Amino acid sequence: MKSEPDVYGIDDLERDGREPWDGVRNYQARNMMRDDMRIGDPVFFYHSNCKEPGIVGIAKVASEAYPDPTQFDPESRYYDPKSSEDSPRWMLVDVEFVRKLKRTITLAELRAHPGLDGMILTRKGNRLSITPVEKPHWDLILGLE
DNA sequence: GCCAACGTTGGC
DNA sequence: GCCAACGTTGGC
Repeated sequence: MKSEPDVYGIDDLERDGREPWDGVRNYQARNMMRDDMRIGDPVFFYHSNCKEPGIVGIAKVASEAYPDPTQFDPESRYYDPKSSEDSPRWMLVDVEFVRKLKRTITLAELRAHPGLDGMILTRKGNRLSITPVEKPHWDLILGLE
């Protein structure tokens, strides 16, 4: 799961312990939270749009999917006037801090590793903020720490 | 700051 | 349903 460190980084999650993953406004990413995530699933926390993009920590899914409250709040930058409480358009899950990695495993490093070919995250032009990680890739990446 | 790679919107 | 125009993401 990607987040911009200037907006909400791994240090913020460590401080808060747990956080609703709000603001996702992409259908594919929403569908993954709604349909594919289960409580307890492990998550890589990825810093995007920063000096050194890469994986910085581990979190876990801490709730079932439920409607993102920011879509109903006109004051929120994530407000969606086309959504309604009756049929909410955007869902989220809560995410819980597990630990920081000892070091950042950079995107450049992930890209350069031959064993990680096929990862959606490292595909050129990938903009999805939530992507699945295959178990072998997960283990390989943790081995790089 | 640039720009590639999308996703969304809306006219037709 | 097509597609041009536009907006956004995010690496570099």
